[in-house]
Amino acid sequence: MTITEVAAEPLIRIGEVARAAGVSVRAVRYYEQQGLISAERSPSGQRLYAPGTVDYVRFFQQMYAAGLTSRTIAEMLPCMESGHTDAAQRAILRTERDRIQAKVDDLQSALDRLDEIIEVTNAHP
Amino acid sequence: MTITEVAAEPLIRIGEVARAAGVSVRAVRYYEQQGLISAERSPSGQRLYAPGTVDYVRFFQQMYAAGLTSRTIAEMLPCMESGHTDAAQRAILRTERDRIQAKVDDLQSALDRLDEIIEVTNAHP
DNA sequence: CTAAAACCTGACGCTGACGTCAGGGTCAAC
DNA sequence: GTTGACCCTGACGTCAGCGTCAGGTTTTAG
Repeated sequence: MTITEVAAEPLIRIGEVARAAGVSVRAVRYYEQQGLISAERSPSGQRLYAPGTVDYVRFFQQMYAAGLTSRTIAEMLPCMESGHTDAAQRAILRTERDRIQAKVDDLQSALDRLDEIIEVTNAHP
Repeated sequence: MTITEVAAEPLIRIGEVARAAGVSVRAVRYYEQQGLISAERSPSGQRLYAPGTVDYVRFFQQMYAAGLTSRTIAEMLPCMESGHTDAAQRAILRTERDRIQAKVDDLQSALDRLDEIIEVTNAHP
């Protein structure tokens, strides 16, 4: 371990990113097209990613599953990458947080509704 | 109130169903096309719905919001309409219930993740 | 009686996150 | 030197829940 702890982890190719994050290669290219990630290029044109990209991709999947769009995720990214954040950026974070919270509530009431129905159908077999 | 309590509530047209349920007329037609609701027809061909249809449409909206497809909702319908239910039908209900529960959990963890990020960004303005 | 509002049947359009096919380079292994 | 795994760039396909336009009939209000 040198004083300047720049171990310079080796860049990885798109296939490894996809496997490690559990998505398709096509998806990773799509994320780049949407401006969510960026890659260096090898002399022959192949994409080379920092290993940390895998965590980003996992995060994207989580946000997609929560109903966010690529555009919205892109707007939140500056809050994660840089140390300082804009007030507008923090507002976006809170807005999305509230949206997800509302969705959780909706799902919970849908769940309760289904449970009611299940109870009734169990009573009248 | 007669002995046979068949008040025979008047049938309503598609526009009233849509307004009462808070959806578009197009949506109601779509639900019929998907086999979720059925309508009588006036001599001139206009759709006539029982007032209870409104509640069904609201229910559909809730299920759509929970991520169910028309096909899945259609499979659950016999559990609501008839007194007796099939074991397979009850299985569908439980399957969908579990799916929604899983989705709630996913959203909750996404929410926690966003809250983490919000905390960090608030610490480093 | 007439004009607006509401209804009808097609049928094409839209959005978003990819899947998938076409056609073609690159690179280590054997 | 060739085979096979991996990579590249377009570009069209998919699915679901509607939106929307076209062109025509019906009902309702005044």
